Amino acid sequence: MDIRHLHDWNVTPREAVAIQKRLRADIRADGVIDPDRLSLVAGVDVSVKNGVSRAAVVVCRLPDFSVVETQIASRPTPFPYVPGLLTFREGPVLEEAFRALRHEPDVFLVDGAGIAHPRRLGVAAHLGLILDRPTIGCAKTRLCGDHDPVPEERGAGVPLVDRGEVVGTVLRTRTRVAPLFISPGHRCTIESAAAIVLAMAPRYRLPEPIRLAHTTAGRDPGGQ
DNA sequence: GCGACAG
DNA sequence: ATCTTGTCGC
Repeated sequence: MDIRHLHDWNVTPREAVAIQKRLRADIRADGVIDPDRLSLVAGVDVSVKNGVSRAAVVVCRLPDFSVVETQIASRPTPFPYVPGLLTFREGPVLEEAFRALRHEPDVFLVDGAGIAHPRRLGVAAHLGLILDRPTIGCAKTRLCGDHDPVPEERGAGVPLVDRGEVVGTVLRTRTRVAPLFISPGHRCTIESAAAIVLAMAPRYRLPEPIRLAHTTAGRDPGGQ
């Protein structure tokens, strides 16, 4: 699918921060999306091994999560891991995989933060601008913000607040299992983001599309 | 200066 | 993220 070239990836950490501050103004968090009306959902993830980053984008058809397309791309890892600048580590290889996409997903679920980021532009939000499609950040641990305890039952969620601003939801997708940190990326509301993730994770902690991308990118089971 | 810190 | 076996609990 068509990808937008918003800036160069070959930048210094300082320039990366400047780019994030400039792009944050373009994020639209007003898209109400009904989980029941989704048709195609993509899972996005990147694995790193021996200096090589491998991106996987898996497109699923609802409501059965059948895989309709898988795109993989590999490149030398271009940037070190710096909290807050994950996009500059995974962006280049992900762009390559996105460009090869034949389907146009209704929403992209990304392994990482959305606007629940120090500058409100986590990898899911940044990718949303590049794709100009709805994206949702699904992080396994907290990057920023605070929250009250989350009830133990599946479906329970509490607001994630950073510097006085609600940036997402700490959501329990499985009873008595560590919650996920959900935040909108682009073109999606905080409420829709949580509802969609819950609907996409009927059995396991992580949403099905992300689990598929996880293994495809090279995890414990499958993947080459 | 000190503590925090997605993947 | 990645390095790694067995083990406790639903």
